[in-house]
Amino acid sequence: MPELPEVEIIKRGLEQKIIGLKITEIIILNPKSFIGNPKLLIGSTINGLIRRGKVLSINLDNQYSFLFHLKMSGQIIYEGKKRFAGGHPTKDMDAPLPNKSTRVIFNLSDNSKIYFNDQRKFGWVKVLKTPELKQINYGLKVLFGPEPLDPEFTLAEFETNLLKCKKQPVKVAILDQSVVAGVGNIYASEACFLAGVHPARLVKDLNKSEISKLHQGIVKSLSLGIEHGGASLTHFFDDEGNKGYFLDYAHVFNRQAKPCKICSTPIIKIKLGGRGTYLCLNCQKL
DNA sequence: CACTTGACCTGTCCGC
DNA sequence: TGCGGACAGGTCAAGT
Repeated sequence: MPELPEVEIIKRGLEQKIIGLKITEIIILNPKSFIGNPKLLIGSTINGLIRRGKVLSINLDNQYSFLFHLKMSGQIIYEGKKRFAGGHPTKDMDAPLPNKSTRVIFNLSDNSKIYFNDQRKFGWVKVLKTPELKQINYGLKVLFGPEPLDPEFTLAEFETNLLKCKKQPVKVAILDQSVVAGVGNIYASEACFLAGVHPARLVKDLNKSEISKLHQGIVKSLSLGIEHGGASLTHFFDDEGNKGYFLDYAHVFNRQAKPCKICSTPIIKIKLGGRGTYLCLNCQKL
């Protein structure tokens, strides 16, 4: 589910609420969802949040951090103390928390809580040392490429990274986190559409202009995602349990057989690298 | 090497 | 109504 925009929205929401609070208790309902020693977090104060790609790190004042990767179905929901008196905690979620997908609960010093929910159990929380985060690549194996919303994300760097995947379809290449960090399956289809590039085009066949349009398409689609509160297909809610509306503005993702918003040609769905991929055959030429 | 496929899990939807 | 299969936002290991 959560790609860069969704994680960024959660980060922005949470940092308004939890900085300065202490972790008082951690309840682990699914042991595989929590990697590391929870005791290293107890009694310490939250002093900052960092997002890198799709990973969210919550940093404490004792040189430890706990990191979240939401994978396909993870959620991070904050429940403030006021709402906690047995009421329905959120606007859009369909059940009070904890629910059957709740894997970890963090209790905070003002009696508020952070719920880590994850239907498919692919996601995780990891305890890591803050000064080492960069060196150990935020707990992931594939090295992170540039942050696409950073001003440092230049066309030159994007092109260099992209060209490492010469024989791959362009949509598969931009899903590679070492090419650019944070693009997932929704925004990969959207970025190709905005660039006017067929997602199955091989990287080696792209010209300079197309690479430049892809670079811009990635930045634009991710920015739009944040602007519209993220993409809620089934599982995404922000830190307060509200849905995002980016998919109402998406040009192609999840719109198979619907008319292209630009030219009315029906959107088609194909499979690339094992993943569903959406495109307009008129706006995106092979 | 570069690239592709299956595994990890739970749940839903669709065709028969 | 029930059953089997395909599929769902990601990453990683194993296979070709």
